Amino acid sequence: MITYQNIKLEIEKMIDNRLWKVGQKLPSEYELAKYFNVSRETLRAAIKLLEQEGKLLVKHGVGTFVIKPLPMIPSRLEFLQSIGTMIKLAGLNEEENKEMIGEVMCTKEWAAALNIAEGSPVVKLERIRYADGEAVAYSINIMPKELVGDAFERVDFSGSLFGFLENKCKLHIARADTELLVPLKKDKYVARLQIDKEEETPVILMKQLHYDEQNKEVLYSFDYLRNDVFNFWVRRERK
Amino acid sequence: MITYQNIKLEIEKMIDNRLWKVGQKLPSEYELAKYFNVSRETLRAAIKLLEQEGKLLVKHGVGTFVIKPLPMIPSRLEFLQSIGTMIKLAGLNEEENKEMIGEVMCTKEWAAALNIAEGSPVVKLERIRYADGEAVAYSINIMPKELVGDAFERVDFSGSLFGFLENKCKLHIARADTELLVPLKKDKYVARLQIDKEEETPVILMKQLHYDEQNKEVLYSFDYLRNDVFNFWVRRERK
DNA sequence: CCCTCACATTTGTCTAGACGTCTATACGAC
DNA sequence: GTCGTATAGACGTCTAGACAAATGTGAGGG
Repeated sequence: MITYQNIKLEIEKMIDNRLWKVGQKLPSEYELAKYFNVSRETLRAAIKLLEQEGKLLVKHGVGTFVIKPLPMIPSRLEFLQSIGTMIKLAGLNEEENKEMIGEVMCTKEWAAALNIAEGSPVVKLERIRYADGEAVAYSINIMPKELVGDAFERVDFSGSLFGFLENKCKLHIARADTELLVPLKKDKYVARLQIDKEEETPVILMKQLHYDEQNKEVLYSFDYLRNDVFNFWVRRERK
Repeated sequence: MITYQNIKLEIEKMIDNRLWKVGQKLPSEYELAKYFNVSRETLRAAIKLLEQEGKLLVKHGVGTFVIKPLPMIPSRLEFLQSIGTMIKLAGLNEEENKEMIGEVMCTKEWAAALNIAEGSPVVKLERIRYADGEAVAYSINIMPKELVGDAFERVDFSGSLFGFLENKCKLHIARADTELLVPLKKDKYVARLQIDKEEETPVILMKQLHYDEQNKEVLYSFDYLRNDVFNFWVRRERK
């Protein structure tokens, strides 16, 4: 069946096969539609996808052009993935050690982020993460007790937190607002990642507020990450 | 004139006016199209925009729902803006001081990023940025001589680099790939931003490779930023 | 040589209708 | 009561055609 998504793939293939050189103009939408034997609107849907992916540049009244492909970027910030996944994707052996797990009272900062009352019960999880045996990250996760219930008491947690929340608590994390900052040097968690006492290991702090599909606050997390191991990139567009 | 963009604004207004509560289902596309007196496809174009902005959640075979609005975020990383703009947007008085400007030979790192030959001529610009009189950023900009020509010799540069490149060199910066990292403590530029000798000021380093509309590398930049002044956020989506 | 204006080309938007696919639900069989 | 199924409602996709808006070009005038 011919769909606009198939056509998108076809055009993508044509670009990859250098059917049109970088910077060159594609045939007009009318001609391409005729070629693929679809309506112009359908073809435009395909082109729109490629435009959003940054592979084509559409100029009103002029034509559509092939853009020079941007290089692949490892660990793009736009895409939310867990620390564990990042370590595994880098081809490293991932291990972790639970430092603490249990119910505590919600602090003022957590309450403001999670949009719950200060002092209300939350489940706190702290873990050290290892890549090929070396400590590379310290994670702190805060979840409202109201949302996770007694899942962490009933079931022994291990492995992926995202997976656990999805399977055991029916909480699907869809996105997160993430702040990247340099932790203060006196921060006690930074010390946990300092291996070499001579050369100071750079540590970056990710504060993330995770939402479900409906933008309900589900999880607040602090990740201290060795910046010599984790590299964060983001593609920024001028608006 | 009724366009899908107008309809998007209308629906946005309705959501803001709490015509539908958060989580509530909107009328079906058919009914909304009838209400606005447009075709269903046109209405769908409007809804698609709102879906991409994260204000609506469309569920196939079920309906379209209002999502809880996410909070406004200052200085979102997804949107490329100059340091000067950021300072001004924060309502601060922006000043700067050129530390150096001139032609130098391209280093290996710059050459790899800008995709030019090592040793070829580049224009290097270094500036200290002030906000309300206090040093908050140190910027280093590298541009291929081939692209900017003698614009920096002919015209006295001051103010916005993006504007200068656009007006004097016909180079429109459309996007950038940005790496955020913690600079090494011994980095000499970090010292330029250390005001208080007692409490250490956190400094974050942004390495940015800027592209024009056609993804040609135009500008490579290093920005050392006081992290107690600049806060960087990014919205991440699970894929 | 430069400017202006008309025109052809190309993309942007919209329509009315058709059919496909997905989901929740109600109903019937067991 | 429970399970499977039919069905209505809702979103997903596609079409053929029309007109609007933007851009580049070439002819003509100054």
